Amino acid sequence: MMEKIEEKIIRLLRGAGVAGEITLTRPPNSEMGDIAFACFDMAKAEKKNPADVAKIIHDALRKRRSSFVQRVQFSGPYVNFFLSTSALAVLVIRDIEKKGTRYGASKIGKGKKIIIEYPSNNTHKEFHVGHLRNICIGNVLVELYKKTGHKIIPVNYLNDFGAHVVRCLWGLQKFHGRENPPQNKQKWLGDIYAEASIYAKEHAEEVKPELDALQGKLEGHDPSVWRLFMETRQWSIEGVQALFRELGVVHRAEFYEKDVKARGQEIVDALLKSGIANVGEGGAIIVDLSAYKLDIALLRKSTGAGLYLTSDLALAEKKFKKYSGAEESIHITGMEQNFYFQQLFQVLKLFGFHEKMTHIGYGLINTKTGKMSSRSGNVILYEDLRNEIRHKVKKETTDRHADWPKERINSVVDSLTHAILKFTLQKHEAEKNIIFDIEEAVSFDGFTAPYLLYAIARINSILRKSETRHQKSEYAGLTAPEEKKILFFLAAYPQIIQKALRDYNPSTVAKYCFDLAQAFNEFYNAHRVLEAEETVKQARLSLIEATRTVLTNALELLTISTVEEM
RNA sequence: GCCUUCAUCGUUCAAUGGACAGGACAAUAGCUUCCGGAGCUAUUGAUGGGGGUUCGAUUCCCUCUGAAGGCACCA
Repeated sequence: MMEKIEEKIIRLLRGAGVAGEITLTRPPNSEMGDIAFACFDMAKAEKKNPADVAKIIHDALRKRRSSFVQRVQFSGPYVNFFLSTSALAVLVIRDIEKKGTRYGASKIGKGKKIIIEYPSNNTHKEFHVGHLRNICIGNVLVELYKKTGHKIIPVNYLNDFGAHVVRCLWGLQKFHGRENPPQNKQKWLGDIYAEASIYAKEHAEEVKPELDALQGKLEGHDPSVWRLFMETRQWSIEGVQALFRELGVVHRAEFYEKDVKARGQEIVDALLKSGIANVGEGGAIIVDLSAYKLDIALLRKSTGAGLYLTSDLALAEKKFKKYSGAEESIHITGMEQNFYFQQLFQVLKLFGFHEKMTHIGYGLINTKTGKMSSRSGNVILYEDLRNEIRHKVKKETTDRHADWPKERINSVVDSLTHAILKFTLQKHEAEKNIIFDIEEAVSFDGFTAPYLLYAIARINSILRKSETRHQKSEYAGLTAPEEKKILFFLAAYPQIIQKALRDYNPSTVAKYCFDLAQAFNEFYNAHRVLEAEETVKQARLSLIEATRTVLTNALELLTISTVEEM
């Protein structure tokens, strides 16, 4: 909860003779109190029973008066404080009114430079909901780092030069050489990649030599494929750039595999020379990492061609050179690459590279029919999903607002569609697998984006109708438990930001948004704002305006924009 | 075979080692002369099995079972 609140309670506890570090918690429910102090540590230090310590502290506190604390109780090993709602409101609402959109921001990251790399998509492949999940996580981390005063550098690494490209080009030449590309070229390439992958898997013996030969030509910049490569590469990049704009992804720089691969091969040579790497089965270059329980890492194919690892070595070097002084580099990928990144980081260490590298692996997105893999072709493409959700949202919005002009409907529908897409993925922890249920995502009930935006629309509606600009800083009218509950959620916001950042966990913010919106809806249902007695009305207007400010702020962290009406 | 991650109401997700394990969906029963019912209230309902550490374990350790992912020329 908010520092100022803690300070006041801690001062009281110090006065009652509590020494050492004081950690405050919240009781499980509001009937037990608003803030709790657990006496376990103190009891241990003084070798007393925690319940006895609680009683002693409680008795000492009875002699002290505070307008902030209405009542103190002890319950077993806990000392519980009941706060005055209006005094709490003075602290919380004034702070929010003063700071506005900066409420919750901090400077804990001042002077710290962080590189974050996402979504590291591949050219020549489909853009599916896994990429959307990647972006959802990355976008939120970027906002969290900004909010805490870090210098955050979002970059993308496009894998435009690996075996997947070879497979796509091979499939294109073999099966689609005479076709005219359709409108959505990026999607077309993705389809061809999926098709070629399946074919290559089923006819491995026949196809493999052809693929190897093509990869050799590609890496050698052979004119027979180079033009086609550069052209198709551009289609992919432009297609994905459009999706990035749509999803609010802004990169400081792009790195391409084709630009780092050669340097990667040099590093492999250096590793070989220094004896860290050696020649393995069939002439491939490997590093034995079994001493670190990481098996064997493959640095170069026996054909001489590079692998991801080859390029990633050079990429790490390049990034830290370009952004000197960066203290961490974060990578976001599917968790099937967890092991790979452990290997990569270990090889880098052996190479003498000691920068802090963090890998965030997120779980798979399954549908009810099974895994979505870009190999099998059984994928939900981002654009298909977005269109399906948009269609349903549009129907609902049109039904509700038959009188709205077309542009207004489309604008609200776009906001809602993207809010639904993002929030559905953000409400889960990164490492959890998600079963993506389209029906559930599109539903407007429960722990969903429309629920949050609807709460804001309700607040907007009340504030619009309140006509007179309400006076601020009068909160004596706030006494109800529903109001106190909102105040505590508002007070918790700055710590939510820090918790989410510490755990690299966007779902903390998503959950918070829902809790706050739910607290508001409970209040809304139990109390009137506009018809309340004047001082109460003024106080409640301030309360809901502060709620809107914080909820909007929190949604901005999720890169979800709100709508005035819906 | 080895490694990693995970296992909580019917379903889906929460709980810095602390109070009675909390939401959402579904189900059932209610709430609209009311600031927007995409809402609110109530009821039913769960920590996979077995050990251990601890005053205290959903959380930490061991083990079994089950699931997902990975383990040399894929990314």
